[in-house]
Amino acid sequence: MSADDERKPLATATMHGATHGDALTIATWNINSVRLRQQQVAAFLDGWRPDVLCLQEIRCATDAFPARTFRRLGYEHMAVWGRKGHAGVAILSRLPLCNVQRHCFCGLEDARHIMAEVAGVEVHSLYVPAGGDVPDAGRNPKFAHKLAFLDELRTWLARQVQQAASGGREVILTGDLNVAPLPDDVWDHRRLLRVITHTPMETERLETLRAEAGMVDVVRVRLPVPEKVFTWWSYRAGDAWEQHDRGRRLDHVWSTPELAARLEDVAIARETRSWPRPSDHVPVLARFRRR
DNA sequence: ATGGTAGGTGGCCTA
Repeated sequence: MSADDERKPLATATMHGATHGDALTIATWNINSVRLRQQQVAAFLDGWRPDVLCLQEIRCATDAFPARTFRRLGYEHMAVWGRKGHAGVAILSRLPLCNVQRHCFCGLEDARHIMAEVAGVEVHSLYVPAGGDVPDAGRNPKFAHKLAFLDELRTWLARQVQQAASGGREVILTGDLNVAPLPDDVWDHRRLLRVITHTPMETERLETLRAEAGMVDVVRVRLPVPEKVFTWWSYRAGDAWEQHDRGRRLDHVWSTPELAARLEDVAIARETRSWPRPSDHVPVLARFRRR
């Protein structure tokens, strides 16, 4: 699927508003500084017109979030949790948001999670710690923290989905999960088995916690294995990132099964990686039929 | 076995 092919079905349906009332389009993007790239966010919103955009790594304090830029484009509803310099998450929406909440994983107020209700659906924007370079929890505290974060996510998410169900709500979890769980989520499975993001310690944890929560990896419903699907390409490859296509699928959209049954389309907005001074991640979109 | 690039910060950290 080329970027153009991917773009049309989603963009036309949400751009022209004809099916807008019948569909809910959710996007997620690790923007790697929202202030530096606010015009890229604006261009993306203008082109794809998702109803909701979940951001990660906004890298600014909540007060410094460039809300006006997005409000002008019709994204009037925002939930933001930022901090100076690192991490930070947000949800932008054309539809009203309510019941905004945050969760502090591992007892840290490090702005890695925010959630809100949109059109009766509970939407989460999550940023899992990257985990450093050495895949040994005994020697690398950042990797130990990542594993502890995933372990807490396992029990927390299962409970969260249960509570949503008892309240009659569907759940969409999006974000930079910093794990590429399947062999076809990386450019070379064997070479990446000892590279953080694709070690069995991480991939088994992520698949287990998703299954235990009863959630569906909706990107893989529409782009099933063995197709390679990537959402991130390292800056360190320089200009060769596209030539070799050495990417990983670190950014995800999951939903509860009833919502997954109403999935209409999925897209990876890969063209943004070719824009000047891009984020190293690209947006992932999913469109659902509304009841 | 290693270093490559990027962003925010404040005299290096995280990714």
